[in-house]
Amino acid sequence: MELGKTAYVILGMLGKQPMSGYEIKAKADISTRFFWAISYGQIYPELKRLEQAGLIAGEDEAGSGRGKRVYSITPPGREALHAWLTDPGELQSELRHEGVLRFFFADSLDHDERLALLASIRAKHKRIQAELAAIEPGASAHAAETGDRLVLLTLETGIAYQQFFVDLCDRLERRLAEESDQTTGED
Amino acid sequence: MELGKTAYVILGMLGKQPMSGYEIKAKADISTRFFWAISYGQIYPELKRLEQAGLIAGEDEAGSGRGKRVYSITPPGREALHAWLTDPGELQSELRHEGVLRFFFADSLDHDERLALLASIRAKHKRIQAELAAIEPGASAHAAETGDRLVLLTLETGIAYQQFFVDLCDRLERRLAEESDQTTGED
DNA sequence: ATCACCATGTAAATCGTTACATGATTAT
DNA sequence: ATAATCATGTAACGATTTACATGGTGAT
Repeated sequence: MELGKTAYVILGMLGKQPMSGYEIKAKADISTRFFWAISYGQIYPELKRLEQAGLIAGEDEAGSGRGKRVYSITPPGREALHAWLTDPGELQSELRHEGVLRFFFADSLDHDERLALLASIRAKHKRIQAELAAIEPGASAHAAETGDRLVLLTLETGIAYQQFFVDLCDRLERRLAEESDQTTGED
Repeated sequence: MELGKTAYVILGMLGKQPMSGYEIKAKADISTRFFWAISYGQIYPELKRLEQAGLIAGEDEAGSGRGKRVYSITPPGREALHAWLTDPGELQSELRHEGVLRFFFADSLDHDERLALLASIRAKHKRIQAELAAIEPGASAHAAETGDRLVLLTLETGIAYQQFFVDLCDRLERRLAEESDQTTGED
């Protein structure tokens, strides 16, 4: 039985603690979202499939609200999770970045338009970085409580990743300025 | 008429010079692929759609091989390309990175397994970086010929991007080593 | 001859997002 | 009361990949 990466996001989340589908989404939105996003449209059907496969077990929580269903990882689920985490095969990775794509095709733009594009890219990554920074205190506290430091390290990775693009825009802007110096007076 | 990003990759490529679908794929594979991949399954149907919309014009090249069809961008196509390049709306960007995802869930792994994961991530990005470095001489020559420097800058961006992950793995490895020092002798 | 590469194209499958429907609980 | 949040779920749509089918041309 082949599992998609999204199944492992769910399995990984349940490996940390039992949760409902709604809680998985909430946790993912402040952590894995920045390097592997998931949506409700995937979560609920996948939870059913994983339960049928015996990798997780769901239990209806009585009383509180509308029938909330909390899932826990089973021993076979933990095995599957471990197998994935240590799988020596090729790691999937994919970037779809409209900003860099536009820059690649920006030859036909004038100087100001190019600068505006870089400013727009930088603004976007700064905004996401601020979002991540806002999460950090909570993640820090969580790390101290549970001893799970990787969550915090991963968050710092996310912040550094955004910073890469901010720095990139600065660098590219400087490069464009140099080129424009060289051609000043020519056209 | 709404165009997907993939349509703009094609339009952007044809904005640089007239090409066949096959050539678009070949060019994309050594340039945009690393931040926006496209496949034949998208290219050929999209070329037809763009031609019907009047944004590109195809011409059958007689003689050479099986009916090769070379497309050129039209003035309305150039307008659409410019409109996209300067669109002030939100820039799409998305990362799906299995390596970082696994690291986030690596709490259940032992020390050696975690190191192996980091080594695997580093190896992957070094490999892609080497691929990109191999392309650089050609891109340099192209920049000198056509005066289009952005293609080269974008390639350098790709190389720096891979380096980010290499550095990241180094940093994370050091962090793990520090933690393991602290706990030595405890368990 | 046979392999690599040029070249076009489609069908099926997979993956993922978005929008919608529904309804309870809790805080203001 | 009413807004926000908790909570589950599905249908439709869109995007993308993969595998397949086809056949020419040029080099070894």
